[in-house]
Amino acid sequence: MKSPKVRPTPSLPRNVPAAADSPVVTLDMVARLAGVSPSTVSRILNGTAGVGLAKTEAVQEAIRKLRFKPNPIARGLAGGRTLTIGVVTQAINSPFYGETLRGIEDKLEPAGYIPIFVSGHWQEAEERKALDALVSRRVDGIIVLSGLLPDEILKSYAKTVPMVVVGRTLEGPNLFSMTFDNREGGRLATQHLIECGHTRIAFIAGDPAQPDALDRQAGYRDALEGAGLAYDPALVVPGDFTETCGLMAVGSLFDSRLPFTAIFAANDQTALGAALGLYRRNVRVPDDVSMVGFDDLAPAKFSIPPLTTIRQPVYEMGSLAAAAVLDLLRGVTPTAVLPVPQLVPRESTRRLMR
Amino acid sequence: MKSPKVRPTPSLPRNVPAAADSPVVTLDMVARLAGVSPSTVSRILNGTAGVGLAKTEAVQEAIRKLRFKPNPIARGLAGGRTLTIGVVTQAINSPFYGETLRGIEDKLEPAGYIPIFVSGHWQEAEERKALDALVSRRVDGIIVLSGLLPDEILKSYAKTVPMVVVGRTLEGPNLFSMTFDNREGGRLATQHLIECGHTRIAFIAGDPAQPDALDRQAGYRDALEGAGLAYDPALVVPGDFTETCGLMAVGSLFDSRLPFTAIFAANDQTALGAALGLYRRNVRVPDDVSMVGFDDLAPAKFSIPPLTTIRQPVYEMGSLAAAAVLDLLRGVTPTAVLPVPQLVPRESTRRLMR
DNA sequence: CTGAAAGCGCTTACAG
DNA sequence: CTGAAAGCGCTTACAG
Repeated sequence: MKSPKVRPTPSLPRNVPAAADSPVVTLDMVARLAGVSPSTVSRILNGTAGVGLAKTEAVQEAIRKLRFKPNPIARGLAGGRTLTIGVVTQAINSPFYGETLRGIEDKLEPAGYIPIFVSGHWQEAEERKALDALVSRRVDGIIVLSGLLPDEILKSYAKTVPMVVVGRTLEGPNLFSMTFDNREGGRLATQHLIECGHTRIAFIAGDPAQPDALDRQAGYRDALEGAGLAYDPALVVPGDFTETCGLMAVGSLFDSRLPFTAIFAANDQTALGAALGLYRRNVRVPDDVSMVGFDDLAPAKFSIPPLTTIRQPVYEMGSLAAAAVLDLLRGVTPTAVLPVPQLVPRESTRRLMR
Repeated sequence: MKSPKVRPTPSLPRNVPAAADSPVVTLDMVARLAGVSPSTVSRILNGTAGVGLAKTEAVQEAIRKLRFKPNPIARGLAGGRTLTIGVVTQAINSPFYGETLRGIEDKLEPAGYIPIFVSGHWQEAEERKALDALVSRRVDGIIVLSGLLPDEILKSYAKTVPMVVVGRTLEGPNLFSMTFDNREGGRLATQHLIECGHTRIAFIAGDPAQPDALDRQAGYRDALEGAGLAYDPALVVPGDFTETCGLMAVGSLFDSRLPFTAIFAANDQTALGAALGLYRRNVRVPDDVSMVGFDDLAPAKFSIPPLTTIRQPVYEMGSLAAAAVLDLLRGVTPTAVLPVPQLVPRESTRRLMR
């Protein structure tokens, strides 16, 4: 590994007084106006220690008058808490993570915490940088959404800061993890197709670097074998979770001339790409081919036809993860568990006619 | 307005030592190891002042050995910079903002800045809270993506911190704004339909609370009038930028029994909803009805059929805005200007057959 | 070129 | 219940 180059921070002129208007109100000013010591103001702010009614009111009054907003930065430095939670996501622009981030945000806000999102872009080195950036900013806790970092590395970060990991199973002090049962989801999806009478079911795989993808494929296989159907490797085509791969996959499926009447795509995006591929070839969904996706993101509901899929609780993943870090910070052991996979039947699948 | 209740911060036990392992390395430790004063370390870190070669090397060495990561928090407190840029977005889970946030992230990262995203959820009060949260965290600059806050309020925040606003035109010191020409975009979309021979063009409007929506509608009207076609209010149906409104709009269009051969939807999401509505009624796109959207988000490219739309440079909005704050911080006047609207012809529109 | 010192805005033992 | 003091980890005039 390259040893990190220590470079001077980009130096901007220090004293272009950004805008010295609106003088910043400090706790000292509040103390002076209220006629008490800074310590007292701090205590009232934090609900620490007993409160003298009269002083409390004077302080509240002063705070209001001055529109004082405590500086979380300084608070963090002094008190050891920054009221900030770091979130390592893979791509902030992913439709998948969007909902999760929202869930995190919604849960953290009422608790007075603010999330800081950093992206790993599915690259180990970047994830590491992201984690370092968070640690150096002294976030109070970290949420890691999937990612490529080895378990051991994650564990070692957990020694420095409480951490919850979504998407893998990890044990450790100051560490909590939760996973979604992708394998069961894959099984459900395939099972549904089988129940519709399909026996030639193609699978368009996800990015093999992500365990989720492998799990879904394992579920596909489980269902097949559970129904006494052969797992035919020729019917599984590689992919990477994008629409484009779905589109291409359909091409290679047709080129192979293997018969199939249904497709299970590793995620919705892949399914939508595949649907376009079928449309281009005048193959109708669900009349000619049934299709099921995975995730149940917004577009699935409004695709043509609306896509049958497996619902993944993306929003809950966020809010539960956030609740879990909050637990960790409070010193209690989190118990959150993700909802089980569920099939959302819509119009892209139908009973096989013969 | 309700005067803000000053409530004690949620109090967590202060001394559950999060995890005191991995002792945090401080600048002092580096100084000691390198045998120089903290000031010197600081100077080397910041590229401030001249460098003694020998000491510089000793310090670099120590930094590496200790894996020292300067604490941006403390840096911020002491130096007046936090290397943090606040971003007020309306909904972090919106597919629209996702790309923009990515653009911001990508531009800020190499400059050593980190973005903090806060959501306003299209509510003035929340936007205000968001802005306050950022100010109290002493972000070095703020990027505001649209929103409902009055210009005056924005200007007054700009007195405290450099600000760039995307989506409206605002002048002021420490303030820069950039807009996308939604009106021209609306005109282009409609023009395209007109050139295809359509004369009965319905418009599904966006959320009237957002200026963008109104501008697009104005563009629609411009094109109509420019071509000598009457603007028929009966052909414009209200909406709110969601798929659902597109779906409903098609319903009311058909109920009205007014003839039309094309639809211009205020955004892609609306268009996709409308497309589903048509599909449900066995109306084919583009054979029976042509459709154009607005935004050119990912799903547009893979919808069935692929959607003709107006490309909005969402990623660039982010990166240009970020570049602009960086300029402001550097004391230079930003000059960024957004790309002009462009039509992306795909398969949802075609020449009117008669 | 480089130290010693003061200070950024808060919190928290430590004494009353 | 409440002050005075020290300190969080850095930066920046101020002197050499």
